[in-house]
Amino acid sequence: MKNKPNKPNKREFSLVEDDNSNTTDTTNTTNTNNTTEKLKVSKKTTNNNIKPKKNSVSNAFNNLQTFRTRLPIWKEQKNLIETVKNNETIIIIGEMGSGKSTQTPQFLLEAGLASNGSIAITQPRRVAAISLATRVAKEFGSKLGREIGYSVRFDEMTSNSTIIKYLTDGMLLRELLSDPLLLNYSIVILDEAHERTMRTDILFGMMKRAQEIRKSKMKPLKIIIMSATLNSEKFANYFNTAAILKISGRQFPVNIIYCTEPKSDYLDTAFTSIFQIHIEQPAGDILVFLPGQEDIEILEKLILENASAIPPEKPKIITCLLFAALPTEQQTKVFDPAPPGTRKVILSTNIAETSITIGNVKYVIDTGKCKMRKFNARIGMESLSVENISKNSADQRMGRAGREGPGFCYRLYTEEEYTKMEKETDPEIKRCNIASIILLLKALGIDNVFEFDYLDAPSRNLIKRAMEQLFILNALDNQGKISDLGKRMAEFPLEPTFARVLIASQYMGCIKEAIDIVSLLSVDSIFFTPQDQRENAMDMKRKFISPLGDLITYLNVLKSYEAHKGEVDWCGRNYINRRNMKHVIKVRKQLNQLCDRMNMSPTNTCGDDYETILKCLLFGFFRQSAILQPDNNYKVIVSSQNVNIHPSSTLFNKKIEVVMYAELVLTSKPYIKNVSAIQSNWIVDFAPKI
DNA sequence: CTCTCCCT
Repeated sequence: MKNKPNKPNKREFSLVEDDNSNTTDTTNTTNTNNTTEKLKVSKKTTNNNIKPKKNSVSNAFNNLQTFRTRLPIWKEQKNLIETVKNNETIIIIGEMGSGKSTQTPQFLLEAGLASNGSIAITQPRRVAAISLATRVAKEFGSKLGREIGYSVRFDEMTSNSTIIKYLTDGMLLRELLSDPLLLNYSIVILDEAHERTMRTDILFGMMKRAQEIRKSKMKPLKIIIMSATLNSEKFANYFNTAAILKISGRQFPVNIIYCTEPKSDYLDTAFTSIFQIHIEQPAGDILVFLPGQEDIEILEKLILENASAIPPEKPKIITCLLFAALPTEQQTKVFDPAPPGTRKVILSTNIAETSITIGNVKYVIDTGKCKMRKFNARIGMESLSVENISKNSADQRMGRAGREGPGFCYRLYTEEEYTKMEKETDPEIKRCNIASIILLLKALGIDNVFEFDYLDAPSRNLIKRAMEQLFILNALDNQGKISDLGKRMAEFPLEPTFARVLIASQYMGCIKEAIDIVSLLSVDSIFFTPQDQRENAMDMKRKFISPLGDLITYLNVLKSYEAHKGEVDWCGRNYINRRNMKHVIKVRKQLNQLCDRMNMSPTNTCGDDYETILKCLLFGFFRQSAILQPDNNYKVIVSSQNVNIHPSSTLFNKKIEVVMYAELVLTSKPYIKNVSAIQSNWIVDFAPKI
């Protein structure tokens, strides 16, 4: 649904309030951070009441224009326009602060290059799309949603007059379903291409294809690939003829300090580095990159236990934790400036590498580690393990110290170890389960998914495994062609298994419950339990628990959440992650609308007939069932793989005979999550497919 | 006895 451009602030009413207070909303994207500083200055002048308001508004506008002319990309304006006029595909390499994401579409628009369709510019993250559009609308001097708009899931600000549209890569992918050649656009810009999300990787191929087809139809499509760092040769070769443009950035120098010898314990090394910097180096906050929540919590404990060792004349240390599962209120604490006489130490996951930008960071400590999801196509199991980061990632982390002034980056590895790192992180498409991507390609008419023109092709095994999964779900026929069912599945913004469950729910008569559960499974967790409050959290959780397991428990939570209108206090008391519950509600609303359009009544319900609901879920998860062994472990029925019920599950240690699970990930052990109690004879109906 | 991150 499109918001009317003349009322850009009016949002659709929903049960929960708008999450504009989200951490990420207060942050800035890579390319707009410097500009926001300037914005604040000009805002101060507009608050001056002596001047008439109109003048101060235009002053602010003039300041914006002056600022634009000082961006590094401004000098390249003519060159850029000429290059785009003379080439079909252009690669722009612009460092942080170059202004490429905000200025490029404006330059092209002003040069009249968008006369045959608008300009789309994609971002890997929602907040980036929204904040860039907001910024550019201001620079353009028009209301957001009119000439300059954005489109992200659950939120669209566009109108018939929109000529520059910022969107998430996922949104542009969905647009392909109804407009495979993207005829709405004359120029498509794929920004942050170096991140190589599964979605941009598919867009590369689809764009290249659209460009070729449109050339013959005399409706040319310009493609612009933008990125901070990029293997530009590889991209240029892929797009046959591509012009390459390099633009300098606005980054302060960062001094890199390597370890002189390899360290075995990065937590211990991080700990000593923090204290060393704190004692010896001048003011400035410290940002530490760690692989995950557990390490973050251990390190915080270590710091607090040793805080008394700091000489009394030195500032005190305050710690801030930062990871995605942390409730919003705690995440936003990283933006509070450290009180006088203190130094802030931020202990963060990868989230601070790209998604959240924190001011006043002068020192970065890089453990060189991150957690990465990988998919083993041979055994069909995902894993999440601590890995060494790539050079690209290390440099990105380093850059976080040089945003506001010269900084320091302490790498907790040797220079030799750095040179041995992979140049860039493997693209997602080579290491994740690509079933949903393959289904999308099939739905887009790409029948031979092995021969699709990938920038980096996934292994044959990975594609085969995805097709097998889709075949088993009846999304593909035995020729590998997409079925009518598969086409319907592709319409849903869901993993194929979840889409299969939704479609089955019409037949089972529990559409409402299926939508609820699929929505609830669309977030990492609806609970949040701080380390030190586990017992209390368990007590509060007990009243929701169903003996049938996690999914029915989640349904109970959802009912209770709605009965309490999603109140902050109620969520806090019950250890419910409110941000994630709000997301659940939004997903549910979207699925309700989608089902309505597909003649599946979202009010169709089976009430409390949980057996029907769980049987319906088996349509997606029938291969994901496991049976209790004499040693109290479980064995996956179809693969004989040994698995364990994750300790966060309500069925942990409950010794249920047969269970169905929504997720299997190898971490410290192979863990199954989101587990339900089922009867073995329910699975028999699916036997031919097993 | 436990959960990198993002997207439709």
